Amino acid sequence: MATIKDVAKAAGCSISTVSYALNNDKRIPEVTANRIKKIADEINYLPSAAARNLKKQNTNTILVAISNFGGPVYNELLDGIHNELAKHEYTMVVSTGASSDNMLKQRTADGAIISDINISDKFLRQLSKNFKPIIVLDRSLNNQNINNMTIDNLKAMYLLTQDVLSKGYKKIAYVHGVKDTYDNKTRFSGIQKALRENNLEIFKEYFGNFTKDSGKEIASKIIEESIKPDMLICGNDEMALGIMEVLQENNIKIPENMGISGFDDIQLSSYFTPKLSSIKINHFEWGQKIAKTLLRLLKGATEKSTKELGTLIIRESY
Amino acid sequence: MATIKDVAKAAGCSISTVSYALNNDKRIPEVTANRIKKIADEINYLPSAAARNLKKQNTNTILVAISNFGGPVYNELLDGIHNELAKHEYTMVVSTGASSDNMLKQRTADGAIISDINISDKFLRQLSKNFKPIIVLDRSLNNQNINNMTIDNLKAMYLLTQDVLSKGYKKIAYVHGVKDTYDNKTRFSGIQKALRENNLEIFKEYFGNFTKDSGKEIASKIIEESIKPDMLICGNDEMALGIMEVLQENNIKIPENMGISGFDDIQLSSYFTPKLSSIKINHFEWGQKIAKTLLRLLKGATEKSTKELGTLIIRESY
DNA sequence: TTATTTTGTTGAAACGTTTCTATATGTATA
DNA sequence: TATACATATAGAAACGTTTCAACAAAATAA
Repeated sequence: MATIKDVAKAAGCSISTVSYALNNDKRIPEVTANRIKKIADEINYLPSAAARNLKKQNTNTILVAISNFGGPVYNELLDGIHNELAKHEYTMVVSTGASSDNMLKQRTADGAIISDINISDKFLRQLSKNFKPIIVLDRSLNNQNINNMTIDNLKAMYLLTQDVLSKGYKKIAYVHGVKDTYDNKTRFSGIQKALRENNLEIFKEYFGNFTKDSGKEIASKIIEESIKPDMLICGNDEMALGIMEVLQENNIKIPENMGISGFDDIQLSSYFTPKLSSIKINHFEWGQKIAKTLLRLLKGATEKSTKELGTLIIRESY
Repeated sequence: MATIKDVAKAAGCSISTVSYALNNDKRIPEVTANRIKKIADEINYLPSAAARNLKKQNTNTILVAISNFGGPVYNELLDGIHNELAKHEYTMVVSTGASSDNMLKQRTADGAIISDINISDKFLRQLSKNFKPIIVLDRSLNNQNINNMTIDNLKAMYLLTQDVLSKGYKKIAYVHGVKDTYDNKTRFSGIQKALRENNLEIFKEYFGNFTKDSGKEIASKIIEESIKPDMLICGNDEMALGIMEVLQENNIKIPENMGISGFDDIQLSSYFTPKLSSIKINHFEWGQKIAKTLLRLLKGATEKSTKELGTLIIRESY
């Protein structure tokens, strides 16, 4: 690998001159700068990020940590974040699992966006002492150095539940996702709030883990029950889809025999028969918003926590 | 940020001792090592990746460059790669677009897996002089320093076409994806080979770009045609799905009036009515295989190019 | 006892940049 | 002509690690 030293030698000048030239410093006249750039090209020189990062104490890179690549929810969000970051010449990098931990600890990025429930609050709090800025999307964390940008689950579910109630449903059950997650808890709260205002109680609770398979299992249980709910509000679309599939196989008609709703409005949901009613988040735009906020934080601004609003998409499933 | 220097000072020993202790070098007795580790923890020390990478001349990181996060094809592949890499303590990082270019040029990774048609052959050839190993998934590149691991599109499409022919279809059209890509070209070749062997010619060609929307546009054209094909072999599932949607809206029944097939077997395809026949690639396993190969390359092994076989999934669409 | 090996520790060089400061040369000003 | 100033270049320190080579002290061998 050619280094800046080799360029200097080939160009017959000092290292510092090369560095200035390559970084378009005005103190180097254009002719020499061009000559040096050409030589650098010829000997195939590319600056080492490691050396540069060490000296400059930054990386010009943003890390996005997600819980897995399998989810349909992330795609648009990532594209949105990347789209915005690219405009500002930042490099975006995505990781999961242990890779995220490594990247974070090693400070291989200038900032991070976290949407991975497997990363503990404790780890983040600890990390935030050395590493800033951090934006979390998947929890509400009360910490000076960490910004929260979440989805307003409570409000969305509140609105959905009100709509459900207005259609005459009475025996409303909630299908939980992973129990202690921010998303699950706040979604449930929204339902309860609406119920309470109408002097109703939750009819039943089922416990899944946000996956389609857990939805299928729950549906198998429901089939056995003698007294069934008339409406299933699900923690997300994937579970709802799994439930619908099994229910329909067992001749429970949706929405005639039982209503059902999801959350996220993933692409699949509009293809299913019946089309699933859900809460839509424009993840691309949200991603852009998140990136913009991060960029401002990087410049030293202070930003408030935000809650992204979803819109109710009423289709055919209740 | 605490540095190794601070740890040394706090522990009352030299920098090198700290370094050895933290890296579990056997020359430091366990008691002192533990004492030093504890102190490092207390003052919140985390080693700087930049400094370490610079000195060690590696990063313990693998980059996967993909063309966008929106595609349903990548998810499993990425999970597969990550799963395998994590077992070997490597960090995996995913990027798109300009971010990939940056990462590659800066050598922020020890190796790269490329599946992004927007990265030119020329760029890769140039890069490969300085950067190794590189595995490309989305093209066939004849270069000493670059490994090819592709899907055997030709064979898969050949088999599919033969099956189509055996069902009696005669007027077979191909729906192209992005024209000059490896995937599109080799998929088309497979069809042509089968056709030729049966003394047939392609009935018609349509030109899309692998997206659902391009499929929709093509379908709109087909509707207008007085002489229609009886079978549409599509370059991928997404286009096939788009076509089916529009065709059905216009009362063209599938498979009764026209047969159709896809490629990739994305999740959606088994939910659509009628269920789409396609070629399935087990992307998770393929990802693991790719990672394993990369790991071997990293150790200096030489590896042959491979072609991953797909399996024909025959459902309801032809 | 002396010689030799082992064990634990250290100093310093090196990795490849950026950037501060110094210096040489040339040009404008008095 | 001397002085000041601008312009172009160079030298060297610094970033935070790893690791080689050196060495003292302790343990073992002769």
